[in-house]
Amino acid sequence: MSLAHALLTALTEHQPATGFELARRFDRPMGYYRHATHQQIYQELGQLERRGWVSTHRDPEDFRCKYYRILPAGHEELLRWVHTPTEPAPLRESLMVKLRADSLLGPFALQDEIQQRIGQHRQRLEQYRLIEQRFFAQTPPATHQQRMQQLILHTGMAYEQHSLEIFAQLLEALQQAQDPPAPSDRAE
Amino acid sequence: MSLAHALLTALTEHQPATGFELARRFDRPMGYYRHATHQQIYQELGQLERRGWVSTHRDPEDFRCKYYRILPAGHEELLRWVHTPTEPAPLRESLMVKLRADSLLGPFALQDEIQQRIGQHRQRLEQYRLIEQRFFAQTPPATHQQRMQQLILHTGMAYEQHSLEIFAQLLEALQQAQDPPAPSDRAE
DNA sequence: CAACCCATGTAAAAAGTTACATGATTAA
DNA sequence: TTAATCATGTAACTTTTTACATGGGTTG
Repeated sequence: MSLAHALLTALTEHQPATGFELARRFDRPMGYYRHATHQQIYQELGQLERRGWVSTHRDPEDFRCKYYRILPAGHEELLRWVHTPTEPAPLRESLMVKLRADSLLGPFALQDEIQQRIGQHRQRLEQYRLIEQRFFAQTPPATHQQRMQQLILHTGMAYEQHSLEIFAQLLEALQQAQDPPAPSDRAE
Repeated sequence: MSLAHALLTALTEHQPATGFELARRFDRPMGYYRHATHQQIYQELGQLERRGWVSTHRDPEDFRCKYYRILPAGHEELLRWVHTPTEPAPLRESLMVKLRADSLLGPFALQDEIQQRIGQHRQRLEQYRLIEQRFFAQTPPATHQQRMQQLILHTGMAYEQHSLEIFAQLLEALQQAQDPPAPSDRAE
């Protein structure tokens, strides 16, 4: 149940927060590493409360809002989890399965889908670059928190950069395989 | 429902197959890109049968075994799926969440867990290298199938190689951040 | 004959997705 | 006053995980 710990982390980052605020954050910056929908988040916040890891209170000015705060037990649980090694999430790359299908039944035109992936990674990389400019261009990181935030950002950027390279290579190889450049002369 | 298509691909690769055989393959070579347990596979094979995508028959010699074969409808469905772009599976990297927690509450000793990841990627890469030696060392790929298989292998190797680099960089940065080399002289 | 691998499954629970519902506030 | 955004939720369904159950065959 790793969403619980991601939520505790998000709450540690900014407290108190409403389910809606958290959902927004899990749609973007936190969601880059751990996605969740608002439905899931409301459910999970309910569980966190039942376990005594967070407390809630309604805003007396705006009864719609319900604010969540971490309790000491939640803090301890987060620390416990951080120090417990977790298994990496198993890969699930449908494109690889499609490549296997291509090897058996193809050739198919998978280039479009690969191009899509390339576009997505390029976009994400661009977003990271903007974030870095906004937060670290003028002032180099001074505190532990800032250094770590920049490290996380750099790691994300490295991931996108590498993904980009992998798909670009794949695309090139596919293109070459499907336009075999005059296979008559194989001496050169 | 992408497990269905992964199963159809696996069956296309080697037919007929029992649930057990498929489970073994989803534990390793196919499982590198799309993991599944035997329980899931038996369930899903049942659904494939109900949908008319595969047929089954019992081995008259060994009544334990139940063999699955693709039907034309299953073949068509696989082709349809391959040509339909699928969304990439959202990332789910608990280590990144832990880094965020570290930025707020740390520093923690996350090096061990990162080392573990490095070890896992190194091992996977080694397995890929062995596979390549066994299948492509002597005879360079000649058919489309063989070229594609090698391409898949190379893509997998690139992924492991890049992951290795990302985690190695992360480890180094963490080590530097936590052994700050005499921060007294900040002019150089 | 005990331990292990082969082989197939069921059941329950947890996690995740999709669809639906509701009502308040704000901006056009 | 209509549409969009804020905000919280429920319900149904699918997918995944975990636990349990069974029985034949093989090997030490």
